[in-house]
Amino acid sequence: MIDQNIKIAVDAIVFGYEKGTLYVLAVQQRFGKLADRWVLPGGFILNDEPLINAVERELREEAGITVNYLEQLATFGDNVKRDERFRVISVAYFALVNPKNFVLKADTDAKDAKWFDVAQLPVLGYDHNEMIKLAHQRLKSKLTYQPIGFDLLDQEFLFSDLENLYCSILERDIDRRNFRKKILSFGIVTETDKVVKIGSSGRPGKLFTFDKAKYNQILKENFQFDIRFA
Amino acid sequence: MIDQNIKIAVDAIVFGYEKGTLYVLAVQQRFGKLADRWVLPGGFILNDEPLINAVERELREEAGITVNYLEQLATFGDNVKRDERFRVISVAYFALVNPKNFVLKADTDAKDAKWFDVAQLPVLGYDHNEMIKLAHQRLKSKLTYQPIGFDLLDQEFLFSDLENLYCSILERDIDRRNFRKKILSFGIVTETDKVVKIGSSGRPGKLFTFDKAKYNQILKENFQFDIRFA
DNA sequence: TAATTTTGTGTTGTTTTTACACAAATTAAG
DNA sequence: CTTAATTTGTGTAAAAACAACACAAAATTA
Repeated sequence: MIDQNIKIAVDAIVFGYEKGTLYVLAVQQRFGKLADRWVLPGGFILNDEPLINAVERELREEAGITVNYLEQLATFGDNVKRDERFRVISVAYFALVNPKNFVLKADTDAKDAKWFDVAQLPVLGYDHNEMIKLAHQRLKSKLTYQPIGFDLLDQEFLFSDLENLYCSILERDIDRRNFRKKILSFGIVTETDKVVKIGSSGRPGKLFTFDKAKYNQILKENFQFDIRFA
Repeated sequence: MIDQNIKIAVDAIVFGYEKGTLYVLAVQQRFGKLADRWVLPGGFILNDEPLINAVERELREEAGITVNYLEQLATFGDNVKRDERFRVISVAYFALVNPKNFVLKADTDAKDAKWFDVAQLPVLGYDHNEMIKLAHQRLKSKLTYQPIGFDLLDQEFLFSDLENLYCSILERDIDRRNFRKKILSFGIVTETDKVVKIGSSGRPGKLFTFDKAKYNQILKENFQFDIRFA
């Protein structure tokens, strides 16, 4: 039998978006050498637990949330000292959630759970800043070729919400007219008949929804989502 | 201390290309229950060995090759029975090599090493066919937005070689004139003054090389490689 | 009532993409 | 040696996509 003494963990980089700011979820460690340090939600997997289940479990336990979108990001196992106690290889997952849908609730290993502005992150434990950096890149590039932005928004949203999400995450200006034209041309965003005025002044706008069924359908017909702007 | 009893392995999906055919490297297992079965090169990692080193070591040991391009693909750990002996989580790597550069040489755990036509793969051990499928998709999509095709070709190649590589891997026709125009417009492929006639008849062609330094340089200037054709 | 804010909409010039055909250099066959 | 076959090499025109740009409508606030 192989003499291997390595532990396996999962970690999740969960992004949330609200009013022009991109957040990432972190939890405050309750136990161990890094007690009180902020780290990504995650932990060791159980012997008979699929990786993906482990991530979902940790997110439920440590922060009380269920994400909208979840995919494997990368496995961190080149730095054999990334955990100073013993060797741990971590499979990092990338997730999206609408923060409004949950009240964070820390439990088990986590003393607290909090949203951090991605632009003003503290130093987290382990190599978790590195993980977030990679996830952030993934988010930016994926936003342009897969309609995952909707997983960060309310089910019904104003066109300006979508627009602002793209602007702030991609960190560039987008022409409102061209953006709207492009998105609508895909036929995966439908206009509801609801009209709302958000907070302050200005003309009320119509609410829109993302038609996921339609998206899945046209995917089969070789549709390619693609938002790229100068 | 955590009671975790899971082993970690790496596996490599190594693609090779020759004369219009895409190959994947497999090795014949020497030991164990799956003795004689063809599987992907790979194996358990050592306690203090970075993942990437493990892959390179296994490729050296089991097949005698060093690849041109290597990147992490995905980690397979949702199916807890993917290895029937005990739970093994495998980190799969995606690699490219020019088969002409090496004579395959099986050793250690491998009884034999061979190139298999990707279009006519036998059933391999474990979940390795699934891994290949995923890697194949990655190859196809990556070919369109990163100049990795060159890692499958000789250092000096005919334009038609590059063209045929794209045609055969992407499984579609490409207009020769438009393809050449597009590639040359990037300025990362340079014409040598060598002229060769390959094998049979026809007008001799000039040899070209991929200018990696130039590519890396213009990458910094926000260059985006992109080959997409109807 | 006027000023401010936000939504909603079309056109035009520029660039990129697509579609397409014939001459030049060589080998093979008659 | 002449003709046929094969492969390389090249340009243009029509169509589609993209980029740039401004003003009216509906509401709130002053």
